[in-house]
Amino acid sequence: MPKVGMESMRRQQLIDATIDVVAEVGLKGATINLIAKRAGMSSGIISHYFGSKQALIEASVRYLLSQLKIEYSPDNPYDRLMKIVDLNFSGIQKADSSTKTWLSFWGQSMHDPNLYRLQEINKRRLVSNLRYSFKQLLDPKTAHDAAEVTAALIDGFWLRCALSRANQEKFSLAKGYCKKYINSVLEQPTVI
Amino acid sequence: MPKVGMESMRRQQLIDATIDVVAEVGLKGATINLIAKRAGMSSGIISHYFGSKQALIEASVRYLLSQLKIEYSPDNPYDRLMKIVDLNFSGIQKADSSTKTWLSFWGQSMHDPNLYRLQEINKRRLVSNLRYSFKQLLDPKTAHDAAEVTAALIDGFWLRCALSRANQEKFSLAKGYCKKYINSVLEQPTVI
Amino acid sequence: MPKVGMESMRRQQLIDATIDVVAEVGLKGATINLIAKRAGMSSGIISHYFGSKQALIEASVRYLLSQLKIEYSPDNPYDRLMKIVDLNFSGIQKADSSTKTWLSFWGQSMHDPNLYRLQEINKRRLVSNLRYSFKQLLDPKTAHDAAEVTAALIDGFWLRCALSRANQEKFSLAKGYCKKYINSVLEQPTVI
Amino acid sequence: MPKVGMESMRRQQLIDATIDVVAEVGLKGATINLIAKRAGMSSGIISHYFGSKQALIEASVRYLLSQLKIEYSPDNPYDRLMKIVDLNFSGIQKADSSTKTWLSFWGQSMHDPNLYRLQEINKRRLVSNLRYSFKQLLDPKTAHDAAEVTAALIDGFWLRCALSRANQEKFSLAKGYCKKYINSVLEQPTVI
DNA sequence: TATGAATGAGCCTTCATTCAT
DNA sequence: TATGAATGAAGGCTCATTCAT
Repeated sequence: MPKVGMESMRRQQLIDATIDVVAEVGLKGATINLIAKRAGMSSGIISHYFGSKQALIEASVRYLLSQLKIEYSPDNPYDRLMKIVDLNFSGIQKADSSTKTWLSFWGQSMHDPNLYRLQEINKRRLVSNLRYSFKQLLDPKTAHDAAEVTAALIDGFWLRCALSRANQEKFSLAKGYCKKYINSVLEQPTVI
Repeated sequence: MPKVGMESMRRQQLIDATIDVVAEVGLKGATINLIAKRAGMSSGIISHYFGSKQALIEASVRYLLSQLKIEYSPDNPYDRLMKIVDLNFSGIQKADSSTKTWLSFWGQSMHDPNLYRLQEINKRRLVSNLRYSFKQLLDPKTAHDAAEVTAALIDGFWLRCALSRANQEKFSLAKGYCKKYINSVLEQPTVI
Repeated sequence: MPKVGMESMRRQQLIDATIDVVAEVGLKGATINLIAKRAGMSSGIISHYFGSKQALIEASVRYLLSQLKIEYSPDNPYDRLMKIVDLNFSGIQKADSSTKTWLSFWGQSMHDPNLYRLQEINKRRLVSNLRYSFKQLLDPKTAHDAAEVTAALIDGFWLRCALSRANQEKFSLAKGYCKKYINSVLEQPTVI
Repeated sequence: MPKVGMESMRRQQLIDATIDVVAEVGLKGATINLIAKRAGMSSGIISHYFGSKQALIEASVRYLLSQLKIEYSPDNPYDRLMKIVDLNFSGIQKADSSTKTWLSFWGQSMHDPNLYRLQEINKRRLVSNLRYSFKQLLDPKTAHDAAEVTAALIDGFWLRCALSRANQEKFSLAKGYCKKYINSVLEQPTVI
């Protein structure tokens, strides 16, 4: 009599193990045996549950993406913008593994249609979320530009922090710069 | 008697082939045989000239880095800032392969000390160049912050463009956004 | 559920295959594929059970050594001496492969610390066993010398037989010469 | 105008280099590049002069053999026996490289017809030389046996010394044991 | 004659996948 | 369902040999 939910538990454990292992030894070094051992299971289980290593990788990316999807609560537009910034950097803060893992996945996504699609979704969602809020505060053109720039700023700081094995302080600074930019855009007299 | 300069020619051909192949099939798919075949040489040549695949990879990164090192001519500070932006995006425009290859290298650099060091140098150089020029136009604190933000902006747009297989137009837009940000910083009344 | 003892069986089969293959084509010609095929297994199995080809080679040497370690039964000193001689030549007679394989290993042991150590143990054990028995029959100095000479005699005949692809008859002759030497030493009036 | 004897000089230098390199790194580690570099020449020269690496190895063995062929001067039989012993151990003493190299060659000779033949010649010559001298001092049967045993003794001590990275003292002791054995055979009342 | 750059076959090793249990 | 032993294709690297100079 299999325990209910046993399967989804195992799947999640394997995804967690994948993220950890990729963070530690890179995508190249993350072998099936290593991941399975980390999850405390046998190597065969991965084929069993995911069909292939590739599918496990993709499931892991999907999971990381879902972590960023947490619904922005229906605050006012300004608070939402701040929350978007917070959320994008807090994922990093919570688990350092995520950062390194993300970077590894990005490097691979250029040559993997499935990963590529997932990254695209992520990229578009960020700018789309920003644009939605900016548009409630600025004229359309300015809002559009502000969203583009803010998204680049978030990703740029994120990338530079990730590549630096940055400490908490740097992340806080980065967050500050992003918010400061948003403030500066909003404070300027809107040109119609 | 070997032709003078033959060696450096071959080395460069192999580096070019590496960048192309990594762009096409990723770091993982870039086998020695593939790279050698692309360069029109035999697989053994890589050991002969670089000692190992790893060394070829590193040489390729070093080459990409050197492409960004082109001396900024001694213009006035403002023109230098514009040139920095141009240079950082033109490298991408010239050869689409570079973009994808960079991304692959970044993904790996978290787990490769040599690559990591090279990326660090690159990252620091950008912000340092920006800071140098900003300091001639703004008070120290503002200059420092402007440099940090501009660097993140360049990298962020760069990353988003790279991940998008972006076309020329997007690169131009990105360049425009970066320059616009710099202008906005310089136009604001400097707070001492 | 794997069969109990399966692993040790496989390991022994691989060791046997190694000894055979080295005997046939030499240490240099003994590739992993050849050994695995001889054992009726896949090439990957060697890494699986031994970690590396080198480790398999060493395990094979250790096995050959262990074949010489069969306890000399607690007979009287003279019978023990005779048994030592018999044992050292019977190993050869039983399996012709052992002889050639030994020689291959010896050739390599000069440049392989692990093999060297194993050979040292083997060499010392022979002379030590001989000395122990001789000392019960002769004065210390004579016993010591007799052990040294007998050991050299055994190894010398062994080597010459091995290099000759010698037949059974030659081995018997060699055994006879060794025993005759021992007898001659023991028959001489012991000088105290 | 090529210098007379240039070729034979080069050949000898390559043979010397081969013996040195094999002694240092073993037969397996002795690559053509290493040998050529040691001789101060280019790697291509080996094919040029010897046709192949294999041929160079064989030439080196032939050279080592020739070093043992130095004519025994026409002394009396007893002095000749002593000289045979001296010669067989002095080769070792002169150059430690020879010992290790010999051993490497022996290990390979089981699987190389040419090397095998050379070793056979060597082996037969030793026992034949010994028999020739013993026969002038003992009855045929005793002389035959004494020659066999002495040859085994020489090779046995030689092997054990070689495997031990033995020092000069051990070689002297071995020489002493061999001579002592010869004396003991000759002193015994000859049984017709 | 002599060089050493270039070749490419062959080696050991790794590792995703399979499958009998 | 879950295991992990076994497979074998593919990778990087070594190195004897070749050949244009």
